[in-house]
Amino acid sequence: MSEEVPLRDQILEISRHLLYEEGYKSLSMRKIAKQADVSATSIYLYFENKDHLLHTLIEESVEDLSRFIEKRALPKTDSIERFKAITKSYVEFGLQQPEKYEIIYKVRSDSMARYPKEKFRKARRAYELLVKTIEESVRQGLMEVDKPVVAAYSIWAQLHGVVSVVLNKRLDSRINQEQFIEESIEHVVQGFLIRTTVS
Amino acid sequence: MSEEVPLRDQILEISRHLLYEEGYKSLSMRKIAKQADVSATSIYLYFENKDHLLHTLIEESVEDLSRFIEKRALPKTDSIERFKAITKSYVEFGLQQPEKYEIIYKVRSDSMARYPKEKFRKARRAYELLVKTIEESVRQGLMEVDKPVVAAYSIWAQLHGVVSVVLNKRLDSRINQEQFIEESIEHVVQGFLIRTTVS
DNA sequence: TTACAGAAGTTAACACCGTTAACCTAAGCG
DNA sequence: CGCTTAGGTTAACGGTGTTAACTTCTGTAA
Repeated sequence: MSEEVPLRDQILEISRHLLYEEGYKSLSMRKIAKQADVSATSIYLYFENKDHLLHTLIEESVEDLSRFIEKRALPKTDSIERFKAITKSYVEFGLQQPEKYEIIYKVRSDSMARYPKEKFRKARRAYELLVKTIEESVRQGLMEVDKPVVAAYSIWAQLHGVVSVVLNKRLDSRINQEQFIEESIEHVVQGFLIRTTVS
Repeated sequence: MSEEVPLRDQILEISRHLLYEEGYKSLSMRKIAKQADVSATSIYLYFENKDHLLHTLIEESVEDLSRFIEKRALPKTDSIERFKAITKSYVEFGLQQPEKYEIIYKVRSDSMARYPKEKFRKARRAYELLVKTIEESVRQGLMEVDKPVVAAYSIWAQLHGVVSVVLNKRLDSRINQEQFIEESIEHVVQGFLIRTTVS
């Protein structure tokens, strides 16, 4: 009859929340434990150490992001349509689930050094989907890109820029937010489609 | 006759180096102090606290980046030429001075929350120069961009992506590095110049 | 010459941190 | 009934940022 949320999941949720609310630096095992009403050492029953806990958090977020994008993009058969769906859903995810989205970029740097490459690659399904979509578009003569792997990286960076501006509320107050988002995505997309120079 | 490098500057240099070499997490006041052959508390004679020390480090890096870009871009009178010079020198700086460049992005997130906005804005001269250059190009009918502030942000993000790939040696081994850099910059630039769609 | 002020450093201590080792306790099972 | 195991606990380690109180040197004014 009880709720029975496993402690492991509680820890993850509390950590994610604390991370979003108070930042990485003030996140401590003891603080997490206190919120879960448990001793600090109990966390070590489920996670090797603090880094591993953070990695799990990242992994979860990346997994969710991938699933989110796949759900919207995979059904599209037209490669350009799929390309657009990927970019659009990436931004949507960031705006709808900032707690999860920010973890992907916030924690990084430091704990990331020891983040096992294998897992990283495995989790980046969305990125790989983007690469494949670009490759397909190139084959169909709809895009001109000589290194899809690199182009995908660049697109990711651009989209992250868009999401960041909005999440950090750095948007000029005169700019309409939704319009900004739509136009930004459109610009990212258009930047990669086949066109000719005027002169 | 002695060298007489002020302790304050020594601390900054040691910190920058440790940060680059061992990452943010393992950077401690005591470790810095030991390398400077001084007690840990001496650092507090020159910096309010650890955050402030990091802010100073960031500020220095951003200042250097700005100067680097200005030196190469300001002489150009043609707005498109200036635009190209900005993008090119941004990437150059990142590759030539990775210790300084990485600090700008590495530390961020956490200490950044309390980073005074004023200083931040003041230091981003390079960013502002880019915005002005875009605005000028738009006035001259050479670019089609409706929010230069946003476009500049996007360009920054793209360039950062390029630098990151190279610095982290994530570049596919079959790709020629210099060619990659040149083409990437070119793509960023072209993405903002006036063109028409083929169909 | 002496008295004093300020600069540049020190030591000792506090509260907090991640992590380990050793211990406890209840549940399930042969 | 006894044993194992899962899921916790407490106590302790060495390390951390930071503070308060102190020393020690250097220049200057009386």
